[in-house]
Amino acid sequence: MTEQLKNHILKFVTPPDSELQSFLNLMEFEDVKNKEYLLKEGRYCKYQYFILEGCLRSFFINKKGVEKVVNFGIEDWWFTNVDSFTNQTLSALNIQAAEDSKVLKISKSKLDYILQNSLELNRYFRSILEKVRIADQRRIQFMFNLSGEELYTTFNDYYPDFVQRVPQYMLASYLGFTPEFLSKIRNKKKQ
Amino acid sequence: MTEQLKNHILKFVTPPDSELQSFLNLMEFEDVKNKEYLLKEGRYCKYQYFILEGCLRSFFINKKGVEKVVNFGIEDWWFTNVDSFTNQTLSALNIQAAEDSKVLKISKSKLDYILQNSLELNRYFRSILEKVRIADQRRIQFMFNLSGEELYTTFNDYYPDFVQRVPQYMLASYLGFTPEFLSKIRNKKKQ
DNA sequence: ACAAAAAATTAATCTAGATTAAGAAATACT
DNA sequence: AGTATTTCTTAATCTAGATTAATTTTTTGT
Repeated sequence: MTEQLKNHILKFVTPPDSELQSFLNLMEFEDVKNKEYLLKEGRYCKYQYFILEGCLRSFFINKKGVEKVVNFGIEDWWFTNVDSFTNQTLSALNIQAAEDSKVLKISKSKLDYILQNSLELNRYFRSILEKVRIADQRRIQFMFNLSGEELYTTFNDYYPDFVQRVPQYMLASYLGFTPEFLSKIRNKKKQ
Repeated sequence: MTEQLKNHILKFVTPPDSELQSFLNLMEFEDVKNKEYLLKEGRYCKYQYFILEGCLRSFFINKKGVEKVVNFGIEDWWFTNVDSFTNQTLSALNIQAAEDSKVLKISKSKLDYILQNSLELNRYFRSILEKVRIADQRRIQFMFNLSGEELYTTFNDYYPDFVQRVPQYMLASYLGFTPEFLSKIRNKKKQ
């Protein structure tokens, strides 16, 4: 079960086997059905998740009562609410399965313990954060630079198969507009 | 000169003195006047900068020829174009001083060398990236959730003194709207 | 296989913020 | 001190995308 995570780690770093094993031993498996919650707004985010299969999303409900999708995560991605997990503060976000999913999870105290001692796993998690930062920065640039239609087209080009996996209203929300507008865009494309 | 960076590091971690010193010795000082460039679009981002004093910004020019500010950095922040620096790719962004500034810089090869060996400095840079990630996520949430007016008000509340430091048109760009619109908002507030 | 719920579409109307263009204020330079 | 350059403001017009509301299509559960 942890083989997949092990392979992922080995793509980035090569920790001594003992370190790697003691880390993997701390991971717990969880099976989540579509629409089940891993975290609810107002609670503490107790875990960081590694997605083995399926898809997770984080979202919040805005003042008008509308769901706003902040992130998606798929196979081989780490997923959490960094703010709540790292600072041990109440979460403003929900984390929910967007498909039937299988994840590995680790608590903050266990992860901290590992990161106090393992050079290589620190390098691993630093690399992950670097990648995530790059993705976030790119997203911010896109949001500022592209029209709704361009955003959708670009996202489609980058992640053509992912677009099929989640309901359109979630994708619209993630891209920052309404499902009605997404519908309009898609219809225009057909003609 | 590196005293300030040393203090910053010690707020997060406590590396052995030798490690800390050999890191600090690799940092180079640079003095930049307002509007001077540290990185131009189309070049490689060769350094990661620690800001001792002053203010840096990163921006790009969009298709319409308009400057879009992606980030600001002030005292005691690390600043770079992560994408270009980490992946050694051509930069889509410019980095420019928004005030007369003093920075310390380190090249990728030197930083990599340090991070291959120092557990504590890995922990330090991981923590920095965690903070940055939290800030980015919060920004994405704000951008999706708040109107232009709310964005400005919120930013004003979070960073009241910073707002004074940069020209309004840069702030408007950073917040994602035009200087004309910012002017409108500010004028409305007065009444 | 059918009913109920969830998701997607369509079209009409509305609005936050962009665009354009001109003038006023503030800063910087010699 | 005076000119040139940068920055900020104001106001009129315009548009991408929101809102509302009704309808159709798809998915889910029994």
